[in-house]
Order: sequence, then C-alpha cells, then structure tokens
Amino acid sequence: MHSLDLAPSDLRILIAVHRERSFSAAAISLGLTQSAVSHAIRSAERKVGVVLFDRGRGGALPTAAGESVVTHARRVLRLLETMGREAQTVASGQASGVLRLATFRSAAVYLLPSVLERFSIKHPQVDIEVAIVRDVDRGLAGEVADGKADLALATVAPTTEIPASLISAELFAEPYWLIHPPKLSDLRLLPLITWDENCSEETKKWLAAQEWEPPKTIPAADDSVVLSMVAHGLGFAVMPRLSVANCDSRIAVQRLDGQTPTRHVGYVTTPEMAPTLAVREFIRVLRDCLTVPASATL
Amino acid sequence: MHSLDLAPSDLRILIAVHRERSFSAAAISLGLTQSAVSHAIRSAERKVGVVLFDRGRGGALPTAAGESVVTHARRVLRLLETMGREAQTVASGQASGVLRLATFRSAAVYLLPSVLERFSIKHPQVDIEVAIVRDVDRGLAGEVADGKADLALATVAPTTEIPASLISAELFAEPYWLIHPPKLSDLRLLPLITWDENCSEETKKWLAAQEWEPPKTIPAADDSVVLSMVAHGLGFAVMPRLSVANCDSRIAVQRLDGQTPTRHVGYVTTPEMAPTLAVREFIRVLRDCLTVPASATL
DNA sequence: CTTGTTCCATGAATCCTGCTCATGGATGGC
DNA sequence: GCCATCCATGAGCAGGATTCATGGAACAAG
Repeated sequence: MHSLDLAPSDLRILIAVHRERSFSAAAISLGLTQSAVSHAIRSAERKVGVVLFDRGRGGALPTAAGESVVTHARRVLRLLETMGREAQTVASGQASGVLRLATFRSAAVYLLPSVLERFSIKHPQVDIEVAIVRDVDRGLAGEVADGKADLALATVAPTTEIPASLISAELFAEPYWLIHPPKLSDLRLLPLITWDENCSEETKKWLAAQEWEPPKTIPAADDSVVLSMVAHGLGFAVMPRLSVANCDSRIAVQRLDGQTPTRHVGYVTTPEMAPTLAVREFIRVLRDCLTVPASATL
Repeated sequence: MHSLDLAPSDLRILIAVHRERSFSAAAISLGLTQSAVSHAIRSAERKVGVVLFDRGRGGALPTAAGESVVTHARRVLRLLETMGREAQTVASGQASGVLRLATFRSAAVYLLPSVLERFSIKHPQVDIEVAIVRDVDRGLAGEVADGKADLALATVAPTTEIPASLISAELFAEPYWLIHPPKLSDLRLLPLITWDENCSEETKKWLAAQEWEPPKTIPAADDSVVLSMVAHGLGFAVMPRLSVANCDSRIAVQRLDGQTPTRHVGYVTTPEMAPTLAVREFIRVLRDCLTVPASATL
C-alpha cells in the first residue's frame, strides 16, 4: 500500500496552482515563495510519476492528469476536515461545526425556516450556512460535488441527473400547478412566463402534451418574479407547488389536466458527509418536518 | 478551511496503533521507534483536539473518537492511492494497476470467466485479483467497506443492506429454483440442505410461506457442496439460478410455486473507486456480458 | 536587436519537523 | 520488592521543506 505520500500542504499547493493557473500567484495566495511552489510541484510530479502542469509563458495549465489529481486532492482535504469535525462530534456527543446547505429559493423560504428552528434547538452547536442557488445545469448537485456545500435540497428527479458519486434520496414529490390571473377570458391567449431553472423543463413538456402553444413566452429571473408577474396579469405559468406557496390573492391556482407532472425534491450529499452526525440529523429533522409540514397551509 | 494537517505517515501511524492496540507494536510494524509513535499520536491528538487512544497497562485502546478518526484515515489513504492510479490512467489514456474484485463462488465460476476475458482484452494493463468470499454478515459489501476490495459482485437486495456510504446498483435479478434428486416419491419427506450465506435466508422464507416443514435440515459448507449432496440424493434445496448453472444430470430443477423469491445481484463499490476508469469499464463489460450472457446455456 | 518584464527552474543556505536515543514514571505479575 | 512492559518526555540529530539569490526562456515594446 504505497499510498502516495502527499501531505495536505502539498495538496493545498496543487489546488492553489490549479486555481490561479500560475506558480507565483499560487505562492502569494498561500504566503509562500514561488520557489517553494516550484519545488513542491516538482516533487509531487516525481511522486505521482506524471506531469501535472504544463508550464508556459502565461503560467501553468493543468494537464488532464493534473485535473484528475486536483479533483482528488480537494476530496482528500474535505475528508480530512470532516475527519476532524466528526472526531469532535463523537467525543463531545453532540454535533458541532458548520453545515453548509445549498437549496433553491422556494425551499429556503417556505420549507427551511421551521426545519432550521427545530434543528438549532436540538443542535445549537452547529452553524448552518444556507446558500440559495439557482438549480440550473449541474445546479445544486454541482454545488455539492464541487465541495461548496455539504448538503443540498434539490430536485432529484426526473429532470436532474444525480452523479453516481453523490448520495441522494427523495424526500417528497409535489405536483405542478397552473397559475394565472383570476379573471380571464381564454387562458390560451395569455403569454407563458418561464424562468431558467431545471424544473421549468416540466412546464414545456406538459404544455406540449396538451398541444397548448402560448402566443408568447416571457422569461423571468426566478420563480418569485414569475409569481409577481402573474399577479400583475402579465401571463400564466406552470410551477411546482412549493413555489406557489402562500402566493397572493391576485393569483388563481388550478390543478393540471391530464398527466400531472410532479417534481421530486430530495437531498444530495457526498459520501464523505453522509455518515456525519450533523447531516444525518438534519435529514431526520427534514423528514420530521415534512410529515407535518408547517408549509401545509396552502 | 483549516483541514487538519495530518500527513499520510501520521495516518498510517494511527491505523497501525489501532490495528496493534499498542504503541510499541505499531512502531515495530512500521519500522519506527516507540518514541516516534508516541510523539506522532500526541501531536495528532493536539491537532484534532481530542484524545484518540486510552493508554493503559495492556497497550492503547482507541476511544470512540479514535475509531472514527481511523475509519476516516483509512479512507484518506485509499483516496490518495486511487488519486495516483487515476493520474497514471488519465496520462497514459488507458486503465492500469490492480483491480481487486470480490465475489461469491457461483458468480466467479459461471459469470466471471467471460467477463474477465473480454475485460483483459480491452484493458490488458489492468491486473484483476478475484477474491471469492462467502456472503455472510457484512459479507461482500463489508469487503469493500473495509478497503479489502475495490469492487464486489454481490447480492444487493433484499436480504443484504448496502450501507449508504457505498455505491451499488443492481445488475440482474434471478429466480430461486427448487432442486432435488430426479426420482422421488414425496419431496416433502426429503431433508432440506442449506448453506451459510446471506441469500439462503430466502430458502426459509419461501418454505415457511408454503407451510413446508422439512423433516430435517442439513447444513453444508457452500452452494457447490449443496449441489453435490442433492446429486447424491441426500436432500433437496432452494437455490438461486446461478448456483444451479450447469449442474449435473442427477439433479432435477423445478420452478417454485407461489410467490417466487428472486435474488438481486449487483455491484458494490466505494465512492472513491466509482469514478475510476477501471471500475467503470469493468461494470460496462459486466453489463454487456449480461445482456448476452455466456452462462445463458441453462 | 536590445531591453525589460514575467514567467518558472535551480542550487545553496537555512530553518523546522520528525525521528532516535536515552531516560523516567506507571502498572501489574511473580 | 523486583522485574517486565507499557507509554511519556526531553535533548540532539538529520533530512526535508522553505527561502534566497540566481539564471534561462518567452514575449512585448522600443
């Protein structure tokens, strides 16, 4: 088991060079000399037996192998970090430290408050940092995969593919609803208001299935803007229930005909974090809150 | 991100002490002095901020925190190892190194040969070590969880629970069959032959559902022994199809009545190994071979 | 072409960390 | 009480990591 003797400091240097695309910039960002970085990279390359960065005039570009190594390096550092946190958790018998949570707007607004309240009563030592992230592209799962968050509350199916190297499970499924201004002659004459998020794909699918082609499509920044635009009579939209939660009286809500699409919301985390007490407890509280959701007041 | 500056050598020392339950024995096993180990453990404990081993007369016993740290440490080392392997793989464009595969007997005998042949043609640089492990207790998944294997072919449901910190997926499901000597008066008078493996639970369940109480139960060492005993007329058995593959003519095979139990066979691997080229390719070849299985000659 | 700038590489000097050596204290068997 | 067997600790040493002081290469501007 000759497990590649790269110390955490070496890994940090690799990551810094990767980030800065430059030995000297990496050196500054770490408070080292350019020489130290150069030596460290060279010794790392000798140990791995592969060139990790192409040095050129413009700085240092990671090779394919370099990319791979840096990805692993980040993971090693995260694992070391959770190792420390977990040790303290186990020793003190209670979770402590920081839990970085990423989620989409509507969950943060309508779902999280009660969850956070219950969680912080049970685990006052845990600081929760909530990041609201739009679920586009790799979206929330990407946030976790990149190590920017420990846990995400996200759409887990069917639009979004969760990479196999992450752990996820569904928490609940919710229907999409049709929302529109209350007084209307023919809904089909109204423009469709969309927003750029993974789950908005469902909107299009359902409309297509209904052979409903809106006269116009208006893009909005996020789901709360969509709501506001609908409230002002600018058009209609198809949105997941959570986004429609406690919206104002100028909006009429109506079930979808036919094959009602549903959005599946769940959590996503890394294999490193999953066995962690803080994460397990947070998921437990989430589940508890969802059986009797405070947001069931729709 | 103060990620706990424990170098690989420190981690190895922690693991050795955990294994040997003694500073001095660990020192010997690592070719160090007892003093070095003592210093290292003390400094590790200062860094983590927690006592990791209770020192007493009889040596050093890991505390709960120590257990947790060592588990993580093993994982860090494995991750560093795959980091190196992957770097070489990416740089050379082809998988190389060792792939440690654990599986149960019948898969190794009837499934693997064709898979291994195809895989080694595609990836001649990869050495595959096959370990045949009986699937009892934590069984094959445990083999992977403990880092003794990179990939396991195992029963993934419903008997065995795969821990959430591992990655697994089903490859195929197969029915259980009833096997017995060909000429018989009443099957219910024959003894049941069982063997000690997780999937043999299914046998009992099905018999119970049929209200079939065999007059006697004979335990055998493994499934091949069961087959041989049935062939010699010593009793009957309920076995998954794969175990029954190409068994001899002195055995009669028959479908089960009622709710036919099925065994779900899949792969199990770690999140570290899953994105690895060697593992991904092996699973691909597995899947390919299963759509047109060479063992479809039953 | 020259000069200057901005990269990284390299060798020698220095500093610090990790190891060994040589002890000492604690615990328990005989 | 003596001895064996643990681990702890401090001093000293050696080697690896970092810095310092250079040098070479690529490129842009004059």
